[in-house]
Amino acid sequence: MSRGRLLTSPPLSDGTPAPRVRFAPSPTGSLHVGSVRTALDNLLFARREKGVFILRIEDTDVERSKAELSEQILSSMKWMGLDYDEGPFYQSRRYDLYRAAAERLLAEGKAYRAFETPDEIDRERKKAEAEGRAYRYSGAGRDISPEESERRAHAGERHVVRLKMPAETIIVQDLIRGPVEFPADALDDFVLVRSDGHPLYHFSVCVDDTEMKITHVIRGDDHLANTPKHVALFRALGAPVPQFAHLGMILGTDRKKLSKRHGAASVEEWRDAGILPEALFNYLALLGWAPGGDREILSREEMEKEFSLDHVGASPSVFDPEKLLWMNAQYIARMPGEELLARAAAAATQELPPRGVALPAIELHRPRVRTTIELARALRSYGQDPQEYDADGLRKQVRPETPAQLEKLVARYETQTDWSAGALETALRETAESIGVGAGKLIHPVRLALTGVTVGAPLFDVLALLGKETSLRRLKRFLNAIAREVRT
RNA sequence: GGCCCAUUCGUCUAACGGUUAGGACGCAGCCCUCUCAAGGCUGAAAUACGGGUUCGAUUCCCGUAUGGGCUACCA
Repeated sequence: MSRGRLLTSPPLSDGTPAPRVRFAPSPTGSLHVGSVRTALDNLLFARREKGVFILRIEDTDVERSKAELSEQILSSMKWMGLDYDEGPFYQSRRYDLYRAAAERLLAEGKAYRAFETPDEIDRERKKAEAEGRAYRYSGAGRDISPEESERRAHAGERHVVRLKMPAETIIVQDLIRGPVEFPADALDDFVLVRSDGHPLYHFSVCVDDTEMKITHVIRGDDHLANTPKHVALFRALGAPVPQFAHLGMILGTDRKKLSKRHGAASVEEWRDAGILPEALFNYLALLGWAPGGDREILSREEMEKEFSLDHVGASPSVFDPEKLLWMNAQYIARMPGEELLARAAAAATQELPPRGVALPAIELHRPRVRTTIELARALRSYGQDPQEYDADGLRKQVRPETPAQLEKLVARYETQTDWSAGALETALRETAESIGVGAGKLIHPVRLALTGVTVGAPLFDVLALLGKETSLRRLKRFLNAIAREVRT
């Protein structure tokens, strides 16, 4: 997957350097669909612009990061086809970089040590809250002389490192939202390095983005308010400020950030629900981005060719499982039979019938299912006689005269040599006519007998596919069952 | 509370000053039909509100409302 580790990209033919973008999830468990959309927009942007897509795992939060959680993210990305060109890079293995950057900032006077304890800070914050004003760090650390600061640090006094925020309005140029202004007094001298030496998110992000020569930061809207901090940090680092693009959030139907409460919110869950990765990719790509021309179903190639941040909207969007299901059905309708069989087999919990049966059965059921789970279930019914019959179906389709009529049909089918759908239909219709009833009076009970339910694929195709022996066996079992029913 | 962002059918979105405000999901009806789907056709359904600017605002500006985000020694 990784195409090597070169950290500079070749220039485009017009001489401008190729864009470098990254997806930077924190390994907090399963991959959220909101994260996938961010990853996918980065990927599409990179492909469209002939750039480089980098994966970086943000695991600096030791309490919350575990190795297996990173593995899960990697496997979900692979399943989704989110192929990265460089990485994965783990922030937990890049501490030297952050340490060096912090020391440089300190030496250059762009950052300073602050010796307040968490308790002190907490008290300040509570006090500010009680007085109804916004808390801001006092800035006391700024007044400690460099010599004094060094001395206390070497003496082992616990401290954090804070950035000296410039006293100026910071304007973030957002590719999606335009210029966004943040007044200086809204920004604090925030913490770069914790007292235990761990770099904090904002710091490691900017150091890494600088070191990886990231040109475009495409991420969720929830980071917009953090961006002025990042701009200030890039400047302090003496690094070029990347371009920013903040995507609208993905929400649940209650317009709150999509989460577990709304049902499936991770790729694993949708995979387990029988959703194809191609369909999920397509659906998510269209959340926020609209290609021209009223198109909905787009191939990966089309998306990679046409994706543009110019056509990405700024507003949040509600995740609609119904439309995802529709889109999945569209992909099921178009996928080659062999391929679809493999997907259904992967989704199935029990063994599917042999491909000689499964392949034609797929063609019968593909327009009738929305997920590979449903498809697998439909296929299974060809290898296993119905264990029970739909109660409503029995009530509606089985009348006192039904057994006798079915006996006649069975007798006719016993002698049937041509077991093709056409011949079976002719035989059934002739039988119905000879009894003097409509064909439906036979068709519906027969479907119930063969499949256990009253809805499904065209009956004569099912009969033909099941074969003479199985069909007759199921019909006779059904006759026995309804005979028992009548007695009790 | 402060700062920031967003606001077109129920939902996803198109229309980047002039359209009968378009498409898709979902919903309803009709057609097709052995059922259920799929498919085809038709229909109901939106510019949050109030002010400006303009010959003309969905579109630009300002308020209000609503929703969301940020405001940690989390990411």
